Amino acid sequence: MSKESSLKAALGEVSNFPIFANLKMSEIEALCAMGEITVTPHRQALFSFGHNANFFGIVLSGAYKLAKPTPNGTETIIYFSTPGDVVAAFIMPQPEPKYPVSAIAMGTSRFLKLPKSTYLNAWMKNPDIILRIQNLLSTRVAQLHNYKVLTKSTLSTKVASLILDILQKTNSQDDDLVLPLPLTRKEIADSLGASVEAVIRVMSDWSKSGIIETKDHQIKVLKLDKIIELINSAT
Amino acid sequence: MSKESSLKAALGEVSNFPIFANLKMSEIEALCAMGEITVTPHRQALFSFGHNANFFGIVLSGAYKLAKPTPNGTETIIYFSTPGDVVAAFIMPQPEPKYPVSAIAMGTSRFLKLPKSTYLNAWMKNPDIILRIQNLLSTRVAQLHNYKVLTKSTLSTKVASLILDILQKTNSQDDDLVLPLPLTRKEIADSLGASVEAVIRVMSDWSKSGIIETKDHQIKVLKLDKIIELINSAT
DNA sequence: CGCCTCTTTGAGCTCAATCAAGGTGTGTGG
DNA sequence: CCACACACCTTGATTGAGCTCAAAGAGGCG
Repeated sequence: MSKESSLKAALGEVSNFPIFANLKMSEIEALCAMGEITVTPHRQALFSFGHNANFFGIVLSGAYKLAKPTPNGTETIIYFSTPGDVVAAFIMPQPEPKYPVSAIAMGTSRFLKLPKSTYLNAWMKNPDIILRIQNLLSTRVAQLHNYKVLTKSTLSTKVASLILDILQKTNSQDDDLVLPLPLTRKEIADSLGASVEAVIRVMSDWSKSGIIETKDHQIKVLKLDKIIELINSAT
Repeated sequence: MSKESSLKAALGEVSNFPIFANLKMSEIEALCAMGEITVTPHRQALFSFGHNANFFGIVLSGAYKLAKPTPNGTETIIYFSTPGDVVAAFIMPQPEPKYPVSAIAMGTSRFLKLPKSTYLNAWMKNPDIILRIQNLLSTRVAQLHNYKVLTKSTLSTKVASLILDILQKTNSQDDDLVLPLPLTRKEIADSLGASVEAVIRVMSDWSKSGIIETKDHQIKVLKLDKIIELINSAT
């Protein structure tokens, strides 16, 4: 498939995403100018922490974890980006932007890569988009605040809260309670600042009592009420 | 002093703040339209978590802690706002904004209160300002990320990191290493998600070894190198 | 003077980190 | 095709950082 036609196909995909909701096709085209589709295999980095940021973009399919290296060689996961998420947009206007995190594919994933110039020329000129980017940012901030509030809570509360966060973000229908991304225990641990072993202990208990079910890194919530209970029962 | 003349005086104050740097006085006037100066005594709330957000503004003097209540009745401090900080601006464009945190004065503080309408009519129409608000937000996000990276570190690392954060934000000259706001041990604890006692133990040790000095809730750093060392030695 | 906030120190306990060891599935190169 | 590396999951035992509880002193304020 040529670059042009694949981009055209991508336009159809992105037009359904909330970030572009209610925009004319011509506007969307302008916002995706110079776009290129990148396919990232499992565990490969789309961009790396500290590198010069010359592109941003939109997740088309799969998922990426946004992670930041810690002083001691490990990494902390800041955010899980799923299809429709705009990534690295808000650092574009900085004079010499560097990526504040690495983006690593969780399973084969597709990304619509847009050059910094498109942000400066199209995104920043569009009042609707600016507003949406700002809302997106403030949602992110709110989530980080929530995390901070949880610091003193027990690990099971944190895991429950993470699962709920991910569920709420994507699944609007309450009937299908499968997390839309393949999550390893290690990733949950890295995301919560906990050890893998501790996460496993919490989740094994839940599996045994039939609260969740794991199959092939897909987590399914069977008793949502129990999860919610765990969050609220925080002492 | 009449409302008008006090506002006029405030304009002189705010014109030095980075958010308004290099703007014409006429522009600043437009951005501060309908502004009112509020004086908040020690421990009083400027606004409260969950309430309807009909104003935002700029800290003129003193300081405010932005705190969010936790499920169990206590509170987590999200941010310390010092003079020049713009507060609650980015939630203004939301349809029915609620304050995501409470703002509580630390010592008698002064605040330039601007109605939501000023944000919608003036701030959002000014490209420079939008950009600066967005940068401000992304700085905040970066700080929250840093906090997340620290979760697994020891408490002394966290305290050291907090002190450094506050120092870097305000004091550009390295000669005067006094934190620009009155901080109690409890506030440090609430900000880091730790217990007061633990924070006291860490800081007493530092006082004894001459790394810091506390007088009347003013913290002075005597050996900055030791503080930095503590952060980097995070195993 | 009594109340309130803040600081301090001590003692015991708990949650989760760390260390250790073993199991499974997948991809890879000889 | 097999062996080996690698990523991930699991369970058990030990340990320690920091939480909780308790008690008390010090400054500020009405």
